[in-house]
Amino acid sequence: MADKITPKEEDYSEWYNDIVKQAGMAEHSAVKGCMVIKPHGYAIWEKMQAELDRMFKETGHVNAYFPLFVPKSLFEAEEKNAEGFAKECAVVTHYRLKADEAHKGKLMVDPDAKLEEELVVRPTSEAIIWNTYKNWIQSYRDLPLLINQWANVVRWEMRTRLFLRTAEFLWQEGHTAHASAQEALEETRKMLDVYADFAERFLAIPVIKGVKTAHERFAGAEETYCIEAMMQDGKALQAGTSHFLGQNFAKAFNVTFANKEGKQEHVWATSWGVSTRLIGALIMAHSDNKGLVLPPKVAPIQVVIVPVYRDLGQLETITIRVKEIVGALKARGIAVKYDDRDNQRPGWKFAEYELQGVPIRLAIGLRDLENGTAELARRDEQTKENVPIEGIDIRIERLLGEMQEAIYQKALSFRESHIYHAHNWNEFEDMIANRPGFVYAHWDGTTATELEIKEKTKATIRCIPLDGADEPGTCVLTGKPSTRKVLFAKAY
RNA sequence: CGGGGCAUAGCGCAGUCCGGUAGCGCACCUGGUUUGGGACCAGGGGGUCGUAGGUUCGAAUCCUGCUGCCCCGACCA
Repeated sequence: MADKITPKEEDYSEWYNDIVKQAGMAEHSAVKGCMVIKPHGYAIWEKMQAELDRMFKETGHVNAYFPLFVPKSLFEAEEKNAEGFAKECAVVTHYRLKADEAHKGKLMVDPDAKLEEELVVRPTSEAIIWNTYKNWIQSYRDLPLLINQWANVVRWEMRTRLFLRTAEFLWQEGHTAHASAQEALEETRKMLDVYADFAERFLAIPVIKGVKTAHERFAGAEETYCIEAMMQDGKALQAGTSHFLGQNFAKAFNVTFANKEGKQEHVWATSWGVSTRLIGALIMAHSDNKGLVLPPKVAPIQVVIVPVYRDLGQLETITIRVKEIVGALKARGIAVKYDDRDNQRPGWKFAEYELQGVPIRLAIGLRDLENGTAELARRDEQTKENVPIEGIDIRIERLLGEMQEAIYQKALSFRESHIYHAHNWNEFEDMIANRPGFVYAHWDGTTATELEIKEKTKATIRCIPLDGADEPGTCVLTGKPSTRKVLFAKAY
């Protein structure tokens, strides 16, 4: 029982898989590359959704829903975007099955039910959305148009990993239209800030904001912004992207508006998204060898109370007191669960809730009732203390806040201690090969150099950090001049 | 798309080399003792061994085809 989870020092990848499975977050399905998100995993997603949705609405966005299918002719309208996704599109070609005469009880695709035009299962929704927006936008008075959708998308990946990369995944995609490039750029940056704020404040994952290189840019975008997070194995994980699409989609779908002077102009666009991949980020940023560690803000259950008793009479006595505590915690908006199941013993429950990452556990027995105390265990630091029941709701509320901050600080100091600066090629190669983490280095700005570095070291440019200061130097590979360091790492 | 692995009870596995009618741990059900870190004892239920065919008196086991999933690489959020 003690060995449910492979230690991360032994095999990081197995450790990750074990956490996902043992914490009951997701499992592989009968469909290749697709996962079943189980209740505990989905509850975490719902917490993320609720907070993001609130943040989107606070910044003026509204939700809508667009179709799963995109007619091929629409999909290919914006050429760069279409080309970028072409290799991983699922395509619907028929709309009917029929009995297979040759194999009793089996079905076959009805060759007479071939679609006149194939339907692409959306890998992203720009095409169908811009085709719709053109009917919604006539005048500058219709702008900005600020819409988000919560949806599933399909990208036919060769190699998949639960949450990190699956053929189908859940996400949100914001699609906005603006009257000027300036305004669209501001929106792009604003949503990047929303994501960074969400990642740091809510998920307790420190991120680096930056711009993608031309090579890593979203197909069809003029500029792609991103937030990059460091996982506990030192690898980078892109946690969110925000794109300035220029007028590319407006031109492809002929979306124009009359400006104040009555002249027709193409609108300026943005799109931005985060996905269930964030659940993978959450796991890899904070968890330990005992299971999931959840920052209190994302935890579906923040406090679990486990009664310790000898017989049902004692349980009843304890329950009366616990109900008061539950009431007091709920009154403070704390998500609390009282686990009075009689078919599992306390030790079993302790282990189970640690696996699931519940931030605080209270154990209460008769001994505690006599002393007016409870045993309080915090998941992140695995510490236990006896605390007075009197005022425990206040204590817990404060502790949840402290834990949120502590988890963030821990991730931050891990990241800071795994960031290096390479001054020459030997140093760079050595760091990438032998030190898990991020490496800042000068780059000459060309895709050729970027690809050569990737070829040689497997490291890619995660981003050109926004907060980096200009600092003239020479490219770590070619020695050509560079104005600023960029961020290299091996990535998920 | 290449290379490897796996498919036997809800889960994890043994049995396959050497054919004889299926077993272990966990979970589940019943009863009892237990309960402050994954309890114990006794009894019990559950499997057309991925699928189709072949060899054989007899196939989880040998042969052939098929399917699915996982892992490692190339490609990607």
